[in-house]
Amino acid sequence: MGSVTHTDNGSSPAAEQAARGRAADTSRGEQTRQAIVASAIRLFGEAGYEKTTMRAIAADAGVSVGNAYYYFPAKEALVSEFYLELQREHLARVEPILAGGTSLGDRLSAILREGIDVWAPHHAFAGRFIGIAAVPGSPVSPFSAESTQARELATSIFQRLVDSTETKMDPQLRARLPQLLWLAQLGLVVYWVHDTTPGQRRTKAVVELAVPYLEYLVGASRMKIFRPLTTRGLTLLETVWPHAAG
Amino acid sequence: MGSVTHTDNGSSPAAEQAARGRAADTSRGEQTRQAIVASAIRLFGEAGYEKTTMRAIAADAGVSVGNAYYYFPAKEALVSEFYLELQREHLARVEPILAGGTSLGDRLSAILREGIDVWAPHHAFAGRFIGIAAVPGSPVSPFSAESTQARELATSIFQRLVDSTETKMDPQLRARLPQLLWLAQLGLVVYWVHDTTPGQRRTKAVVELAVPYLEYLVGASRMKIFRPLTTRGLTLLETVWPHAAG
DNA sequence: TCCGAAAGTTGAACACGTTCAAATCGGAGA
DNA sequence: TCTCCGATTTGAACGTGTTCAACTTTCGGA
Repeated sequence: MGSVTHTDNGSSPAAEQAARGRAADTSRGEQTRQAIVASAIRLFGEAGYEKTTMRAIAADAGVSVGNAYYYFPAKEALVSEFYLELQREHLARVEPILAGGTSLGDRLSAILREGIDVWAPHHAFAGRFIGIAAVPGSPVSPFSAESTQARELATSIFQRLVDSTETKMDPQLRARLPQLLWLAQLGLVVYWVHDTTPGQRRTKAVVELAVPYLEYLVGASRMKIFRPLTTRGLTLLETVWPHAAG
Repeated sequence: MGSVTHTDNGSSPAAEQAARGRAADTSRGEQTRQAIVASAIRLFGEAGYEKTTMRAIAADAGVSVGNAYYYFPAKEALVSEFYLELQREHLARVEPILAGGTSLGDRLSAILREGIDVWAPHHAFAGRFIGIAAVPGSPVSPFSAESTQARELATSIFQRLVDSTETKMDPQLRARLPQLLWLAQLGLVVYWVHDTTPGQRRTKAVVELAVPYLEYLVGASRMKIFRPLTTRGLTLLETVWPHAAG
């Protein structure tokens, strides 16, 4: 769903090594690291963020508390591992959707729906997560420098979506649409997190309504009458989020 | 600026008494309570949220730690006192603006600008505050039941603004505009909190650009060509935030 | 084979938010 | 004045995230 940190926060001593190809690394340290991550993810999922103590994570992974802090600078850092796990899952599900040839709206709906489904089992946890991600300067903040990579990865999904659509639209809007969709998704995540209807039904209803509306607006951007609306909107966006900036 | 909790969180033993007319209450308990609040506000402002410990607050107020917890269920509860202080200040500044007879846009700009000014000295603190307010279920969350009152207070400002404007607009939009403005303000707060430009210049620039744009959109809502845009937008809003619900 | 440095690991210790049983206070009624 | 009883206050104690000095393991090179 969302799109938060991806890069390693360079404070950990194991960070540099870890940065280049962690998957291939089978050294002792990497094994320990992964054991900790696995325990953290499982326990977060089972008991939530607060109730899962660092001592419990360490014990479950079969290491000492101090050892966990050798690999992760803080409990919050383990949260971004949890987030990464889900983002990978979302990415995998999104791939075939992008390949499919349906309309912009249908594919956007599908992408958003998959995001909701991936996160659904962790709705309660996500509530805490958003609290951590919302604070500026936090490495998991979607606006932080640390998550530039993740942000670009997320917008690149929308980029591919937009590039592969034949829907006619204002060319300037087209250039910015991926970022706009990313922003919209961010808003949706916030909404979803606060949605207490069973199964987050209301969020799904919002998607089903909002996406066609968006499609309509995008299509309308070509019309002369809507030109000032589009142009001024894009000018505003340029101030809010200059194109050059990541 | 924002619009978060206002009501007492009923868990404190002193809550019921406090609820009815705290201003007039000069009992010992109320004096203690106010001493704690005053210390908390001052220390939060001076050193930020994390660095201000409950022990420091209690010591500064001349009471024991346990005593602070007799009046406030958690450190976070003191944050909402800080928020309330600033909201009162904002409200006071907004009053003359509402009374003034300038255009919708000018007054909206002024309201938002005053909010930014009131909060400006506490930009760093607000970053933490938003992290607390963003987590669902938190009493300071702008969407929580506890902050219904504060939410209505905030929307009532925009209600008065809208009611007293002669700008022609779609009547259905008019009915919903206060809530839309409240949502927009919420977004602005999030943006402001993450704005690291000196003096949060960029946020101010966004306001100066966004408000006329909004005014333009509101005016356009009367035109026939924009009817579907307006109608569908309002339908979407009705799903996102049903009118009946606070 | 041995050495030394780097990587990895440990658990006690610290500071913090929070809880709670017990002590104290203050005023209404006898 | 004395006696309760609820309101208020206390500080020690608990559980938590985090730090750190010391220890152990690993491994490349002499």
